[in-house]
Amino acid sequence: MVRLSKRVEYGLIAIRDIASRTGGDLVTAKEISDRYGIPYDLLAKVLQRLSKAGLITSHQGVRGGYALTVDPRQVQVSAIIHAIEGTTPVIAQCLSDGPTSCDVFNVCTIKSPLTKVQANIERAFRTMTLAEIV
Amino acid sequence: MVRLSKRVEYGLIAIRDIASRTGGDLVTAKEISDRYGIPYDLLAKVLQRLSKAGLITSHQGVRGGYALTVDPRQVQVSAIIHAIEGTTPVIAQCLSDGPTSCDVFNVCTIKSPLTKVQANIERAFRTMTLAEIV
DNA sequence: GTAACTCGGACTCTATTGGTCGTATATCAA
DNA sequence: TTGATATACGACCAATAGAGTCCGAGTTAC
Ligand code: SF4
Ligand code: SF4
Repeated sequence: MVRLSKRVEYGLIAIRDIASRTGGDLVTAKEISDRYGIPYDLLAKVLQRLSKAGLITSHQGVRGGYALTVDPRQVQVSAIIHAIEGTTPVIAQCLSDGPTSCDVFNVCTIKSPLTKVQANIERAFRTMTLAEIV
Repeated sequence: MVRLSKRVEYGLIAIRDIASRTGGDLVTAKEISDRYGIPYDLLAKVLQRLSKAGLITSHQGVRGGYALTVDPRQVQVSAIIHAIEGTTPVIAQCLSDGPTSCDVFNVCTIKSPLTKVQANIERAFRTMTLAEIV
């Protein structure tokens, strides 16, 4: 409950690793997988998502790999999470999927307080940048 | 991901309802279940947890039900959640289950940043009291 | 051409969650 | 005393989401 997915954790570890490399040399998925003991296939897909979102670039083929494209000080953690999960972490279903997603919606008395908590959490992820976790 | 359980939502709705009653009359689980369209059995168990934690008192038998025992301004939302789930919402497994719970622990580079986010979230739940959601 | 990469979907397995059921127990009022 | 109305509690089932695997591609350097 209220737990980050492993995908996100792996993604954060990975992008942090990529960001920490000085110079423009590429890092392969296997390399990261080995260094941290993260399942290769899982990590690979996470990296693909990050690349698709434009946070890192991918280079296929021999001597390929990944590299950071953005300024670590500019990219916020919430953007990384969104790139990986396709959505922002939401505390209650109705906050992301709309009124029809919960059949208690119209009598629900806790929506607005929860919205405040939600805003709080979002801010926490938005104000923290990649540079801060390197 | 990072979602509150239905149990917690139902519990918050229920305790808010109980708290909103003026006078000391009891509220039955069925009553709340009907008013909000919450599954009876599920709600019942949540109320039992709240009662076991001392946040509300239970009275069995005919004309029984539940009543609030604490000052709404004193009880924080985090206490309610803890009563229901038996634990505090934690963003990463290692933060609750210790180093051995994650086999990436010793090479994990994101523990300390996540701890900050965690503190943030905890504060959000701790600073919000029952009185604020009534 | 081939080795070393990324790409992307389909797939399985497992844990968590949401919800149900059955039964026991307490209380009150007729 | 009996029966209706409550909570108490554990076992159970069903649905969903999560973690992890597999495989058959495309790409590029050498
Ligand atoms: S409506 Fe209330 S109960 Fe339903 S998801 Fe939104 S917050 Fe939770
Ligand atoms: S060690 Fe790192 S990866 Fe493992 S649970 Fe804690 S934060 Fe997540």
